[in-house]
Amino acid sequence: MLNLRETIDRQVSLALGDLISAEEAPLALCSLSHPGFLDYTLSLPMKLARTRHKAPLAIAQELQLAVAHIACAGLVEAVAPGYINIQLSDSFVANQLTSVLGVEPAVLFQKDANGQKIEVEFVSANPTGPLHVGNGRGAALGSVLATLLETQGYHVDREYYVNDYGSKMKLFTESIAHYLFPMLGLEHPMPDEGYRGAYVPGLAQVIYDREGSHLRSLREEQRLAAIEEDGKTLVLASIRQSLEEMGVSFDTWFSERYLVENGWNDRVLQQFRDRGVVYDRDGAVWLRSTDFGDDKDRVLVRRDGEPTYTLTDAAYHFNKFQRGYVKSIDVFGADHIGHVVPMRALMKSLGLPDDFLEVIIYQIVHFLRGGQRVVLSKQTGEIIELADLVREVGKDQARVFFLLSSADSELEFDLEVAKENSLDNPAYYLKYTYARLCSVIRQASGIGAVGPFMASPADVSRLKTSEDRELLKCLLKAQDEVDDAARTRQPHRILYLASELAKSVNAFYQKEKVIQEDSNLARARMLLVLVSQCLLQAYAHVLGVTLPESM
RNA sequence: GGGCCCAUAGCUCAGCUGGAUAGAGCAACGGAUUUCUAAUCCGUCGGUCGCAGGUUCAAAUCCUGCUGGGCUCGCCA
Repeated sequence: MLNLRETIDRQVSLALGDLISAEEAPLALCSLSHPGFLDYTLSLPMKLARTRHKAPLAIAQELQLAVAHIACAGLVEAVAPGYINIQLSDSFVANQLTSVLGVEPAVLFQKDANGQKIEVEFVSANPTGPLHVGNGRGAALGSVLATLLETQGYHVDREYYVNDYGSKMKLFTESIAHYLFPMLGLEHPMPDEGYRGAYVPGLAQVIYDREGSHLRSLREEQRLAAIEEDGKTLVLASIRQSLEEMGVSFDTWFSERYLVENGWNDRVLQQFRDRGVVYDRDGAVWLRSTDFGDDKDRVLVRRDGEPTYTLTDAAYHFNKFQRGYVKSIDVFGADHIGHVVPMRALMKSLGLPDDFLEVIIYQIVHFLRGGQRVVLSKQTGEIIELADLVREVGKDQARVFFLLSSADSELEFDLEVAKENSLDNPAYYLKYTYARLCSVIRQASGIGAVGPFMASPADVSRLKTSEDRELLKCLLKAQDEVDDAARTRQPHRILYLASELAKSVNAFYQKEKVIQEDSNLARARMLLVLVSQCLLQAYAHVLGVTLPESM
């Protein structure tokens, strides 16, 4: 399906043959030409001008003769200052469009499976409380990226790393105990750094109601262990539910405790020792990570004998590698930026391939209400939980708004706009556009202008107006753009593509009549409508949003 | 102070593998409706692409320095 650039590049490279050298060949790549034309262009002549000591235009004219014969091309011409413009042939365009019809949205952009497994780890918030709105951006980016990578033929697993071991977990347990113990006639002090959120007494109550009498009979240590287990289970259930309400699900919930209890830390520590990259100091075990690009050495085992997060993180990624993934793509919030350099050093010191770990850091989200930034604090009572946000604005709106800017940029999330049923709302605009397309198709079906009518080939040369051509261009470039978005790991681009297509569809719809007397023109435009519908659905599949057939 | 991210229209942001005239949404103003969804569309206004160098036939895009903003620098996770 729609693999324009690949097809054109292949044909061009064959056509050029001996005219260019092996070193020059990689420069012969086409790109979409500038707005206003439905052409692809080669800037190759300008790149060759220096080494060939010739004017770019002269080279263009020379090569143009060879390129002119490629199958997908109609008119090919050399233009100043040195481009070769390739106008696609009508039959090629028609074939490309037709190839999309009837293909399931979930596989429309799908390339052949390459058998490689990629793991995308995202959200991974500590199981010590409900998800915060900030986690929503990671959820959206991670889940869309995962689907996007599937289009490239990877087998993708979505994974949530559950940090259910270590001091944070202990603090969490003791915070619950502080509220729960009095119900048992006991006491437990709130730790200094304890969790003070309103949900903590709530958890204590639920756990007490469920097994208060059992807890009473236990010894202190077992009692705390039971509370930890219950607290973790309850919180994870709420996290899972919040994510599901946002349309995000995981293949694996990977427990940190599992790593510790099943010897993965010991295994990795032994590897470090074997490689001679650790040393003892002040009663702790250190990794000489500065040898691998880190700015300071890291403690692996604390003086008290407990493993650090660093050691377990090394074990975790080693475990991922052992599970056969060619890549671990980790999506983190900007507050984890400091982990990236140490993590890279960890990968190196374990001898894992340099490209095994990819990290996507997303910048912070500012929420807007009434044109004012919402100050997220537990005191003001403003929404802070992801679940509340999703319930307020809706699943699709939340997903779309979290994708409104590149992960590298900060994001403004306007709650009022997200809730609006207006076309200022990008989520709503997509839905409206899709419903409109469906309506046209319904109308056309009603008068027999879809099924058998579309069996005759469409004459795309009849698509001449700027609206026809603008829409056509949006359709033809879709796969190439999706491939770029996947390669550069930029899920937000899919939203921009979908929005751009929607805009073209509406401009086209407004200006050009689809259903009309001239059956050849009707057929050509109907093809645009049908393909637009397929592509919008395919984008929606990647974005994880639903589109209604009528509104 | 070190590391990473950002700086593009009044506001919020896109901008691919350097490539032809830098785009969208919102805001402002002006238009279009015997219509397949007007819940729409079109037009106008608006830009020294933070600053200064460099590389290149060609730089918003690559490199260096600077300025401003964000995140971050624990034997926490």
